Amino acid sequence: MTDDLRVLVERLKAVSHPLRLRVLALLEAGELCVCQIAETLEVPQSSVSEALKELRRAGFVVERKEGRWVFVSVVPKKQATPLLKGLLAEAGTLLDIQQDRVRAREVKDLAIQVVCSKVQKAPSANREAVRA
Amino acid sequence: MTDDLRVLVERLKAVSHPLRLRVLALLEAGELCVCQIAETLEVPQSSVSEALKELRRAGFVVERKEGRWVFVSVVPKKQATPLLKGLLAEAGTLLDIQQDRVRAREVKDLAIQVVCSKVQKAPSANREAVRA
DNA sequence: TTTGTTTTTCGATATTTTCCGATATATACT
DNA sequence: AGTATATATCGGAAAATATCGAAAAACAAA
Repeated sequence: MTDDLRVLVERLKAVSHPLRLRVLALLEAGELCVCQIAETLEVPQSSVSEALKELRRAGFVVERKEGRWVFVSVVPKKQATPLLKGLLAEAGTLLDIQQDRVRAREVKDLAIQVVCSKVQKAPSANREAVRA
Repeated sequence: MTDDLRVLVERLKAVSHPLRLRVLALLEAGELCVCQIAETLEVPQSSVSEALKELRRAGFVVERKEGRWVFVSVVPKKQATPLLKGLLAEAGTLLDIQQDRVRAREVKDLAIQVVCSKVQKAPSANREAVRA
């Protein structure tokens, strides 16, 4: 197997995962920092960090550092491959994804420091949302 | 997680695999029967069968029975989702895939019975090709 | 029904992936 | 320097997936 094929398979694996797919689709609506993603999707911060590592490796997202925060976004449209475009088109139709985006807007309306510090303390699954 | 998201993830998993991706891309060039695929890609016939099961489950390919043979092809273009289109566009640029297609043409030029019976006896990996 | 041929399923093992708490690293502020 | 905060990495057990020979099933022809 040549590298080309291996790379494409790795890229597909990167999005063959509920959390990673949700993160990628979420970012289509605009950049977010790690803790905003964790809060939006209600998953541990370490899981988001690992999901982002894969998405970065696969070339689907890029990051931008601002102070202690890392803001992540989908690669610019110019650089988007046919696969990424098709994938985002398809993911965007899903109810889950649309709901995630609604929730992201709510999280964005909160002060980022509040969101992040809450996420850091939160005991993972089934934890209460910031707004609650 | 709702069904929609789960289904899309399953579809992505189906193609996140070298053999399954090669099979799908190979079929874009036209339908083939199971043993022709096995011979073209030089893998055990049972592996091809299992790969096709996944691709069928994911809705990427359909089958047509003709006598004892099962011919498989990519779903009609009309039914192709954005994801499938993008994926095939991207896969088609890979050298491996193009080479597979060349080899498929050679296999198609042989009598199908010869190909199938050879495949059946062949002891899997590193076996000699029919043409040899 | 018996035989031969193609495809699917099974079995068993090996490998990979997932998951998340705990810990480490990095950066900012005093 | 020390403290606080955000993110990354680690550990390692559980779950999922891959692999392919062998056996079963589906089907045609005799």
